Amino acid sequence: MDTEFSKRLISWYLQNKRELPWRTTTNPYAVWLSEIILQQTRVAQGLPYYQKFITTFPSIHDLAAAPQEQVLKLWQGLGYYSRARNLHETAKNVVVNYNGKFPDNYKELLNLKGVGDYTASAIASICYNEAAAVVDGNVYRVLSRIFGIETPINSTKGQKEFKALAQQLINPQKPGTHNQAIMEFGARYCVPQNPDCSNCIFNDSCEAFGKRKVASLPFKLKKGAIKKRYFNYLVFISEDNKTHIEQRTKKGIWQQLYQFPLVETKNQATIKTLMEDNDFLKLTNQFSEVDITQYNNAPILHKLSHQHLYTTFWIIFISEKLQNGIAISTIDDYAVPVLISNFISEFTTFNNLKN
DNA sequence: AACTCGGGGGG
DNA sequence: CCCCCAGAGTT
Repeated sequence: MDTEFSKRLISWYLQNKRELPWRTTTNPYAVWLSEIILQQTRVAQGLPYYQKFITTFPSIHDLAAAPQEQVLKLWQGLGYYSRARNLHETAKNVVVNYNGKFPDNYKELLNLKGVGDYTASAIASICYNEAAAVVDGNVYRVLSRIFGIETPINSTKGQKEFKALAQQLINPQKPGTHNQAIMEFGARYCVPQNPDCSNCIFNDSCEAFGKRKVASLPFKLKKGAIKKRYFNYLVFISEDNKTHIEQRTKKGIWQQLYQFPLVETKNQATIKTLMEDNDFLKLTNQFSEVDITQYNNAPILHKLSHQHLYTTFWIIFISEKLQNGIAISTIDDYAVPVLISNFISEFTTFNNLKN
């Protein structure tokens, strides 16, 4: 253990830390909730979600008793929806199989779905004072720079190497504070671009600063190409002002969320190519006549980290009643992707103006 | 080991 | 346009 490193870090932390709601408690439920929300998510983006969840579900029993629909609806907009599904599953699991109490150590915490090395270490250290080092994106950056490590952080070798180093540096007296300190230091001071190295508390010993490698660390392997997909959403409107929605049940993005009936095409569809599409015909052949208009002329580009969705909404008026249709006004009760949510708010605004 | 899974914010 | 964010699960 390097006590000097930890002492410097914690000293900085105590003077510079943000006041955040999950920092005023060691309740494992609250800490776990915050850690799941903050995975791959900035504090500013996750904070309102934490407030919503802790208010709606003050205890793990409340969360476990909720329907999945409610959990997903509260999670709407935050992304990586498997986190919400696993959050809910783990809540039920802890209530039923752990008598409502979280495991109190790193090893057993790892058995919970949605809890990996980082989250298990965070909970164990913050709630139970176990000397388990967290390694998140901030820790990779701070350690790669200070120690001049060029091993790719997104490689198995890199993960092991940084975990071992972080574990070596942790303060066994205050593991929770140490872990939060190094993350806060990365988030607030040793930032990805243009960190203020000349005033840094570690600039007397930082390898990257000494060797002018700050901008190139941490090193990361490049990822694969982004795929393009072409989505056509069919927005049915019946004579009794209802529409169709479907739930995404297959594997892939947005599992368990709702959307309008989707026709995915190989290329950007036109009204002509769409009306010849087999999937389109299956979805519409039950109607005697369809009055279809293209809502957006240029496709709406929705960017995910690994795919670009070129999306067209098609408004389809039906001169009859829809079986299993839902009132358009109730569509906001369902958890939907941001892409759908944006469309709905724009579309309903447009219709209100018209009326 | 490589791939998949969202959405937003900053330079 | 790019990168990154209090990562984890699946293949």
